[in-house]
Amino acid sequence: MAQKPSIPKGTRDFSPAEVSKRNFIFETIRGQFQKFGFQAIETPSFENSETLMGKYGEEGDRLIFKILNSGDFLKKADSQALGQKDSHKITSYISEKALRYDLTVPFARYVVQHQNELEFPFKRYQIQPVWRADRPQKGRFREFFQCDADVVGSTSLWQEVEFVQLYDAVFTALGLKGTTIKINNRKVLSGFAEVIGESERLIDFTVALDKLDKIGEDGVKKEMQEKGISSEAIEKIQPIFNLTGSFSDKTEGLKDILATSEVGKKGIEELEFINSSLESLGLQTATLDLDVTLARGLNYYTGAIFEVAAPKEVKLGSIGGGGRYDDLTGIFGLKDMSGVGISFGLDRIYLVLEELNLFPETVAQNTKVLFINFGEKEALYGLKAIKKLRTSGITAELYPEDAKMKKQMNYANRREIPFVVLAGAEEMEQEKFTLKNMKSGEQFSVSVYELVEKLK
RNA sequence: GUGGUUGUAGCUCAGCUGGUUAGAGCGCCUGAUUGUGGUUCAGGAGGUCGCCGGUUCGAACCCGGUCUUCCACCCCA
Repeated sequence: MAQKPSIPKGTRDFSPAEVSKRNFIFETIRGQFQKFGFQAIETPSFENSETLMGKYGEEGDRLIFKILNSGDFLKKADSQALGQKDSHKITSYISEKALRYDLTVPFARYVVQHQNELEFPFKRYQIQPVWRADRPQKGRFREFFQCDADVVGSTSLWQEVEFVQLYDAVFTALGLKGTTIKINNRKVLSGFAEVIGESERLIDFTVALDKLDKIGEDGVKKEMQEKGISSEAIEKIQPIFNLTGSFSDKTEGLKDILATSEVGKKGIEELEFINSSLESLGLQTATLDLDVTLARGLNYYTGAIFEVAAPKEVKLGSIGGGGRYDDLTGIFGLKDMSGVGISFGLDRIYLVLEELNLFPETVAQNTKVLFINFGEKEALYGLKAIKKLRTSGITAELYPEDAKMKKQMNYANRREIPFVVLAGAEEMEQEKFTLKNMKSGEQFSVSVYELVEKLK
């Protein structure tokens, strides 16, 4: 071995066992998506840069992987920009495609592009990898899968109610109990900013507020101050730090705080509708919680904002997020098309299930029986039985070489194949097979028919 | 993108203030055992010490760069 090969930072190879577990999550999510009436679409892994750039805020642009143009791309680059080593400027000359950063923006593009073929409200789901040029950490990769479900073409709040139920259904089906579905509303956040007279600094305000659980109340206030929010304003929003109790306790508190804000009141109304509906419908294993500090993905969300936290004992960021965006398709030229959707972070859900030991043992599909190879004639004899087993839906295989028994048995052992068939001259003569249970060590002499029956 | 951290055999890790041929456990291969694995015993293979450069008589160890890992920030699934 000269130089060990490697894979890029933040990417991973998946072993057979890992793939089995990942597929278990995929299939569970897919199953629930379909039950809720979503239909799958797929979009290209890369888009035209202009489709993605500017949709995720400044920070987002930095994290988008750009694809270098083909051919002699430097020839066309602006020589002045090149001379100045202005990376930002040069990028537009040498790269016109980029890897997708999430599934929502490509979906919006898809809706606009195919608007005449779609039936609205259009419910789609999409399970594909996305890429971010982020610095990796635990549960943070540069290539990871998102599982999205979105509805466009309906402003009905029943959609939000459905999505909370969908979250609950998926995590319940995965056996992951005790998740918290945090909900907030952009209108409430706008209301806060309005009430304190800092509407122009809405984003700075909410970004700071979002860090409450991380840096504490004083930290939040300090950051707000640094961003230029006045002390009077900070004083005014003090009550939001004191919101506690049940969902309705919090909405009652919000009513006082946002009494003078029309947007704010609208936001509270929406939250109350969603909560009371869900109280009647009930959730299986998840808990719905109002978290007014939740502000993620603010860039295009206009109504509800969702985020799912794993059970408390697992230290990991969110395992899902989503919200309503009233005008995402507007940037691609289609007005008045409200959308709402949620996303599941497959890779993080994997880490959580692994940490809590929640993967069912049955996820790994393995060969059920290995035929020991004793030579050419015996192999053929074995393969005839294997053919029958496979027709009956049993995974069976023949060891390809007539290697030493020890080696073949060892192979079965290591691959955790539960049964082995020994069929040599003796068995062939009697038209039998020796079936051995690798765990108990028991052996039986059986006919082909009995072999199929026993292994079913 | 900013600051820090990590890298020694397939895996988990030792390796003293720089000093001869770099070690352990597990795993792997061979044999004891030529149609019976997981146990045991005996033997064996396997490392340009992440990479590049520097300091030194001498570098796994010190210095610089680079890549990678993990962590904090930023941001986020």
